[in-house]
Amino acid sequence: MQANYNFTEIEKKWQTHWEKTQQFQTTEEPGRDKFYLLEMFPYPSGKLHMGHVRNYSIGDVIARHLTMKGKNVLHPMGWDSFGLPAENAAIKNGIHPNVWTWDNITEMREQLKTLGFSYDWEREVATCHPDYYKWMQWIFIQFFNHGLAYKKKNPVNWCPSCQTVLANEQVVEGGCERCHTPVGKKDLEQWYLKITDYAERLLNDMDGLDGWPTKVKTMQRNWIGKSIGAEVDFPISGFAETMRIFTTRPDTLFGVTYMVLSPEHPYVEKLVAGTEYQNQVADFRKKVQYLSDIDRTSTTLEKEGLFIGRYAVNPMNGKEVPIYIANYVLMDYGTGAIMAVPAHDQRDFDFAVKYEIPIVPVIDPCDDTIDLYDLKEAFVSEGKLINSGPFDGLDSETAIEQINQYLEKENIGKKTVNFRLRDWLISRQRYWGAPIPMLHCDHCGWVPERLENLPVLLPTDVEFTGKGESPLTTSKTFLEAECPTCGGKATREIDTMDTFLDSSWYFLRYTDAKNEMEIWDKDKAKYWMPVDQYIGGVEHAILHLLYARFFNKFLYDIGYAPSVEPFTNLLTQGMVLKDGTKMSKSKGNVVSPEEIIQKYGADTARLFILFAAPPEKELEWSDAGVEGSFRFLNRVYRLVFELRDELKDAPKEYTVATEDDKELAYHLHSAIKKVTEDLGNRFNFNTALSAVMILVNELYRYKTVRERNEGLLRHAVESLVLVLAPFTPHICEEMWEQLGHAGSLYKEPWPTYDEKATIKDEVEIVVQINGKGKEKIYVASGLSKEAFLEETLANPKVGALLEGRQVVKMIPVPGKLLNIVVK
RNA sequence: GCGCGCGUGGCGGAAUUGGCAGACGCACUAGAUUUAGGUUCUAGCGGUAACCCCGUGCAGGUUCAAGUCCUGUCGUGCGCACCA
Repeated sequence: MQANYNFTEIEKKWQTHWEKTQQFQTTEEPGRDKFYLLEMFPYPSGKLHMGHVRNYSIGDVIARHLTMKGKNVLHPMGWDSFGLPAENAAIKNGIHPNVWTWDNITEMREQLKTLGFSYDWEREVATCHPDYYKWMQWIFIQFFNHGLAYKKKNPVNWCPSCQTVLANEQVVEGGCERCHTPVGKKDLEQWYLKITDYAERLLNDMDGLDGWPTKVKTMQRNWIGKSIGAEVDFPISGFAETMRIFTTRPDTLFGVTYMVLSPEHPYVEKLVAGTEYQNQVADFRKKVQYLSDIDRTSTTLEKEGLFIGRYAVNPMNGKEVPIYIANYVLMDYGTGAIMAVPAHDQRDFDFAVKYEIPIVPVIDPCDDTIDLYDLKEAFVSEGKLINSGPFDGLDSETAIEQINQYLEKENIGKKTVNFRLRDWLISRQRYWGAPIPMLHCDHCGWVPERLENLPVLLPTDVEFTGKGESPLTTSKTFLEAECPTCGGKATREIDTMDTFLDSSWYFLRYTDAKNEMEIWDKDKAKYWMPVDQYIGGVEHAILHLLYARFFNKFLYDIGYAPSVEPFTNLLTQGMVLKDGTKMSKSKGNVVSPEEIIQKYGADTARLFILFAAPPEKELEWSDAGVEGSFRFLNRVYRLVFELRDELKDAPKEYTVATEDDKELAYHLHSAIKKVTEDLGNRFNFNTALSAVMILVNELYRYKTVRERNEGLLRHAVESLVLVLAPFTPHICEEMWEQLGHAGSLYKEPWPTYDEKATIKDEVEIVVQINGKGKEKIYVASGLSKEAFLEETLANPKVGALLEGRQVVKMIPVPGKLLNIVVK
């Protein structure tokens, strides 16, 4: 051991040791408590950033702590390695995506290793490896065989910059999730996964996810967007088909004064064909089509519409009402058509005022301040029904029930549940993804590739232009194939899968990552699943976490996933900021992990990140704070260096004798207790570390006292090294060795504490007068309420306080305070 | 507009159950060590000259006691948003 803390040497030494001894490789041990700890695997961009370091440092503390506590910990790592950046690099630099990606993986793996994370590298997966995407394709075929994958022509979100379609979830504020380019619409035939079949379960099963942040659950609930209402059919005068609408307010049916079709609604063309309205309607539709999604859905956009010369019949009262098309009705929600009740819906109200359509109130608010026949705005709450024939006088809730029954009895509608969630569009017109393992045959239609032919390999003879169709069309070898069903000529699907599919099941593959015969051994999956703790950025609250839950449920249904939900506990870590904003190249405020590791070592980097803020909060990077963490590690190192020779031979048994001993024992056991609780019950690493720092300060005090108790001191220093080990593993291994132990400290059990030692004989008590602290006194701890009151009153300081005052009440809180209420 | 968070010293943050507000760290100040700087060590560090007193965004309320609970309000961050 050198006198100076040589972190470079120490970290290299122990990383090599862990690798050589296969310290963190795990296998199933039935009967032993398992813990599956998972951090979101990274996209291999080539460079690790601070967000990664934070994510994985948090995970590593938990993994190492639980390992020391005797759990069988699964802690894997891998690569979400399909995706657009690789392809863009290929277009720009002429490097094949495969080469680019694997180079990056190699580089990032090395970086992760310099941070000393306790991964079982034997389980590493890369989604771009054929051994992985073979099973991705297998899952797709399972979806197809169960009727949950289908191809459909539909207007889809198109990112002109990425030259590909996007799922609804990947459109953020009308722009592409990745490049923020405004997204347009294109009519394309694409593959979809029927996630909507799982909407109800995805929603309901969240009730059991107590270990998830409310925020994430709320976001998913809103995204799924369940609304209960009714579908009602309105006959159209002079037209064979009826107009089906969805409403959440069947109680307002009698207040309908007009109807609206979405401009894209398939009926529109037929309804105006050959009429004087035909041209106007065509113009209007064109105008709406050119609007981007951002404008179309903006609340500030003026409502515009057009009467199309047709009338619908209200099935409740037989009244005819005009049919409009309008920009505020969207084709892809509900039925793409609405009934308009201007008196009780603000949007309809605005529209009715603009186009001078009658406003008929049917819900009485029972409020004198509202004049129902001269409304200034729509009354949108519930109330009592009026102008509603046989339903007059009912409150909204009862009316909804009775009207729904009436609708069903008369066969004009029924109670319906509607979801905001759309089916998941998974086709991508790009190269660097898993090929969709489907073939089209003129005789058999769309058929899946035979399982024994998987994987459908990505062809390598492909040109990258970044334009037009999927690059797979440029392959001479890929397109033509044999139909798996009839043996005739068939053509392969040229689109690849959205990379979010790859990351929707990797956590299951880790349980048996190298299996070539099946997707995973069910017994192995059963041993490890579900993931006990999942850690990652909140930006995945909807996309990844919803998709992964969907995949897991499907795989559960077909007997492959052992649990209904994949992730029991979820921790969403906060962002790493510098100067108050997210680190980014364009702002020039990026702090590179490599630099910090080189200057201070991985242990310092980890310590700073864990100490500066609680994990779920944002973390402001501070160079001075890093210095402080480095200083602390030096301080601990010096302490051990100075004491090691005498402590090596110190007795293992000891008795706490002097007041100084008691003080050290108190701090020792308090620190162990605090760290144990903060790591076990809640992940507050910052407060755990502050407890460790207090212990170090105490040890510096204790080593200067006249009568040192070597046995106690040894126990204290060794415990210090052990409780600090999950946070800063390398320096702790080194110190452990220097204290005379052979091998890794991760074979040591987690230190235990003596509750009695954490309680002082005498405790400080605050004496309050009317709730204000006046005196501090010491009394024995552990007293009953009565004895406590007696003791405190016997104290002369309290006596002095009572002098000349009229006591109304005494409130004793044993061990804490005495509040005396006086007049 | 709707939903969910968050507002505590110069800064990051602590106070887990309603019970001493400001743990721990950073920055700062003074002193010791050092030829000097750095390192290290010691002490101080919410406001106020000061004891009293005042202090957890603001205004109320409940309570013997409120950073913590309730009502309102302002600010801020995130999510969703013409969802019928």
